[in-house]
Amino acid sequence: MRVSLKDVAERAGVSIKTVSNVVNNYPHVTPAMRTRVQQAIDELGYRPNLTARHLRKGRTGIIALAVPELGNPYFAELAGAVIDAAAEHDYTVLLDHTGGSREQEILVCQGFRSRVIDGLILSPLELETEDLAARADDIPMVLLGERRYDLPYDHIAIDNIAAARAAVRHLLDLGRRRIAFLGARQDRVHQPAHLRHLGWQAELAAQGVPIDEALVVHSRGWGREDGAVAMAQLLDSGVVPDAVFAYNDLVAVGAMRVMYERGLRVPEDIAVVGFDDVTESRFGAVSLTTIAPDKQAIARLAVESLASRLDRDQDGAVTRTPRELQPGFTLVERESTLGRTTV
Amino acid sequence: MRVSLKDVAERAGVSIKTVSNVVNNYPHVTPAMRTRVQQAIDELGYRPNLTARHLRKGRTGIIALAVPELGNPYFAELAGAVIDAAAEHDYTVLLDHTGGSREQEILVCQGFRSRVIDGLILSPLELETEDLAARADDIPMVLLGERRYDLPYDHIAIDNIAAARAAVRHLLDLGRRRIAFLGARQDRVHQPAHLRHLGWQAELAAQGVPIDEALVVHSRGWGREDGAVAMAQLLDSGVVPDAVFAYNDLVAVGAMRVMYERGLRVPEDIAVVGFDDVTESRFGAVSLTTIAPDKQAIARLAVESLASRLDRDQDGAVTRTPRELQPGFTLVERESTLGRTTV
DNA sequence: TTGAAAGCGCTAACAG
DNA sequence: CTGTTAGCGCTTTCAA
Repeated sequence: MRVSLKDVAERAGVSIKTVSNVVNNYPHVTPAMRTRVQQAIDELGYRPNLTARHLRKGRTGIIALAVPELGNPYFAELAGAVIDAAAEHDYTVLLDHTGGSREQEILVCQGFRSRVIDGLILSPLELETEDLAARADDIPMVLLGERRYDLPYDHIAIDNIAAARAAVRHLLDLGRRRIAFLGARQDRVHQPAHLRHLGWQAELAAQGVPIDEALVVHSRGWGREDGAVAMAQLLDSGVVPDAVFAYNDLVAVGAMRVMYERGLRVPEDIAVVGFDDVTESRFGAVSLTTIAPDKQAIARLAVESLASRLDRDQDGAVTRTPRELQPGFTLVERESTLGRTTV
Repeated sequence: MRVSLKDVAERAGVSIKTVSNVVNNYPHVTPAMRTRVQQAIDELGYRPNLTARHLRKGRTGIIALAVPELGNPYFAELAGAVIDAAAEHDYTVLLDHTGGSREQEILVCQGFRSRVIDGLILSPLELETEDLAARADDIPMVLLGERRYDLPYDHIAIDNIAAARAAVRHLLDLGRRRIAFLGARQDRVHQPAHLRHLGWQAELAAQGVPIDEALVVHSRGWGREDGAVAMAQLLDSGVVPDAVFAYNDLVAVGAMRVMYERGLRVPEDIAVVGFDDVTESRFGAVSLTTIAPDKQAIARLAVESLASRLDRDQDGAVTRTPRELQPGFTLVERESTLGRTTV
């Protein structure tokens, strides 16, 4: 059997409480007692049973992070950042991926991990307001990513419309006028794809460039394959853009692959801007210009937001009003938009 | 306060045990009783406290997966597969990344998650046999990846030497003779880098091709940047290979990036083979030929191996002898080695 | 400063 | 088929 507090107590000839005090670095313990207990701990190889501690304290020190897809490097990189940020607050991260399916997302936010995690960081894709409103689970949650819900949860996302506008503006500054948008979605209005689409429209409108919806390609997903399909579809339809703003880097990568296959040069024939700044976008044959959300900041804000809520809830203080946190982003210019053609 | 079994029992006017029976789908409960209890559960919104259940049962249903780096898509993709495989066995995955540092790896295998996880899947990079031998933690562990230790743990890895030989053979079949190996390591003998280096040597020797160690480039890490640095170093040293076998896809991607920059054509001037078959390798300007380890099989074997050990340990059965599990791999031919120059 | 005892929520014997 | 009870290992009053 594993060694428990009681075993240590017997060995050291003290009470269970004293051992507990030593383990928890309770200040008022005589040095002599401390060393004596410590010795027993070492001899027996005692390790505290966190499960028991958690049961007693009502918290586990574990937070969950649910992202759509770990195979998407953006989320993988973000997950890494969250794990690190959580460690700073002495939290451990339990990772879930939802596959971006609404059912899975509902499951997660309904708290099927209930009573094992203290809090949840959810990056939803398909989840609807009503799903969230129906949430029965009462553990604190913060929302990540671009979907916006009118519900009392902290929400962390960069300004997608502004970011999309910056991307499009950059392309316009290059002298491009027929700027395609790859990876739109029509069904769900509040999705990030929609916001980026809006940004695309807004910037074109602001600069007086005619909006041609034939330049917009919708897609089911946002992986490399989807980008390739979207680009092929655009070209096959006879539309020839002089620039592409992709929903994200993966879509851009897929699209560029199709351009290579068809002998289109980047950026000479078509300039490309992505979104996410995943590491791989720096290492293509043509490195990718992209919108770089501050992932560290996103992770840090998410964890801090959750941690503060956990601490407050513990103290029984009033739950504070939900916040909209907006980390920054930058436009990283690389080869895929090199060389201005206008003054 | 949260609602517990007791609350439900009171509400339904039954004993705590009956409620527990219903919750756990214990078969011998009258339907009438079941519905009555179920109603109370629904009304009160009862959710079982897993922590308490775990404390009682001595297991948590959580396994940890520790990989070097989530930013490396190979590990991200693998992690996704492990999460899925674990779900099949009703296990939840707690993810750690060690940054590939020995200290972190020691920490993980020493069980700093102790008493919260039932088992551990560790993919070590720098960990030494002595570190593992000194392991005090007694929770079951399986080792992933190419490092080999003579210790009683299940170990899952593809045959790296055979895989490397297959890669080199493919290049030789193309008529290439000056095949560089990028990403070697000299310090730690049992590392995968070493095994792949050995495979490279073995295949060259087997085919009677002279081994030129000037074609071997060592590197500190195995990311895209390291690949770029290694390739630049090779070319700067005046050595001109007609093929490159990279430690992994990321190194290959970085190397190819340098080739593009220097006007070297792939595969005409230099053919390239990678290792891992990460998704991104399919979408470069030149898609990458690579060794594809069966990630699903790796994940499945890891989880099954752990699960079987957990079940046995629970039954108090004899711990079975450790096994060497060897999932398969395939050589995926793509554009980076297109066009045979020999018959 | 340390000890005794209660109890977190649950499951598993054992009775009934 | 259902109820009673003990106890998983820990923290936390409350005494001493």
